[in-house]
Amino acid sequence: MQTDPSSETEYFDPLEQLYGYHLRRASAVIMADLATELAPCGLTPAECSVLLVVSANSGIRQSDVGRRLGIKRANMAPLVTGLEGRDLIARAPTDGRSLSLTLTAEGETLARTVRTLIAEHEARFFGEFDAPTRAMLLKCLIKLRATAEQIAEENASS
Amino acid sequence: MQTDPSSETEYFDPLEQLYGYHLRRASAVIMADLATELAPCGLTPAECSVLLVVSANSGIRQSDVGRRLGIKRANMAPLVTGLEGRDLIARAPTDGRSLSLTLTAEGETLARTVRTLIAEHEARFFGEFDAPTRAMLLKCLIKLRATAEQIAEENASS
DNA sequence: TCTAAACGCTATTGACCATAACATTCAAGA
DNA sequence: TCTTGAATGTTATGGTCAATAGCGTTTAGA
Repeated sequence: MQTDPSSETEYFDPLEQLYGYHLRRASAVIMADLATELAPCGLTPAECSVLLVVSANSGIRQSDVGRRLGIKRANMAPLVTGLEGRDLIARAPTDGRSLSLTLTAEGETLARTVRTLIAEHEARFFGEFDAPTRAMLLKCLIKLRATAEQIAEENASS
Repeated sequence: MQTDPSSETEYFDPLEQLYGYHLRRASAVIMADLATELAPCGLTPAECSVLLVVSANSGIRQSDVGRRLGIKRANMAPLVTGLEGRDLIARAPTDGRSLSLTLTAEGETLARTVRTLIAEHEARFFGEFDAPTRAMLLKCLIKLRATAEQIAEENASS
């Protein structure tokens, strides 16, 4: 993030035609906005995503949350520990090796706050597009992720 | 990045309807692919972007590169130092306070390699979309960044 | 039963962004 | 001319997030 104070000289931007670059920049700046919106709640975007998934699926296993969000086990552990330390989430062993996650009352309250906060955030950025545009955008993003994950899988197997 | 081995139970995903979340995931996974593509060159995506901008605008000032790429001065310094240390870039004072950046011969060679590499990367992900879809996608991403930067500016002034 | 997989955890690393503070240099107005 | 403010580069530091390696435990299947 950085204001763009009319640079003196005109330069050619070789990245202007790269879709991936624009995707990266757009994502970065929108995530930055979300992060500042979430800061008063004491949540990072990653923590927030865990909170919402657990709120919608009480009792879900920690490993399943990680799979859903694309967060590896090794990174889920300290993340959930942090939420537990703030009494937002409760861990209960189900399996002997799996942990079942549930929100505390405080966590559920925060989840409600966060949901309206995110709804506003989304409206602010994507509300200006009409429905067909939004639909096409969503379709593109989902397809991009699918092909990327497919490629990553191929690379992993090789 | 993480393979998605058919999670046992069906869970509801509250993030499925969030455009910002899909944007984030798509960006992350595509950037990860780019990073692995760039790794053999010994470049990170950020370093690569600097290399390309300097290649296309020989003699551009370091601060202008940062503005163009949305990289702050404080983060440009070690980045360019690293490229200079690998003899890819050369710094020359122009102003007494400004630095003029130029690619070395080696840097220019690497830039050529990187350009074809990125062209393949882009084709792999965005080549499947037809032209109108690509155009709309690009337009959306640019608009998203514009509104986000406008909002960030408002927040900064308050 | 034995072996492989899954799960959770720790430690560590790397990439990237952000802020604060500092010194230098330039520019512009009093 | 002098002074003030802005611009530039730099260092130090911390935060977020992803990734890998490795460990011990537990479960399930051959």
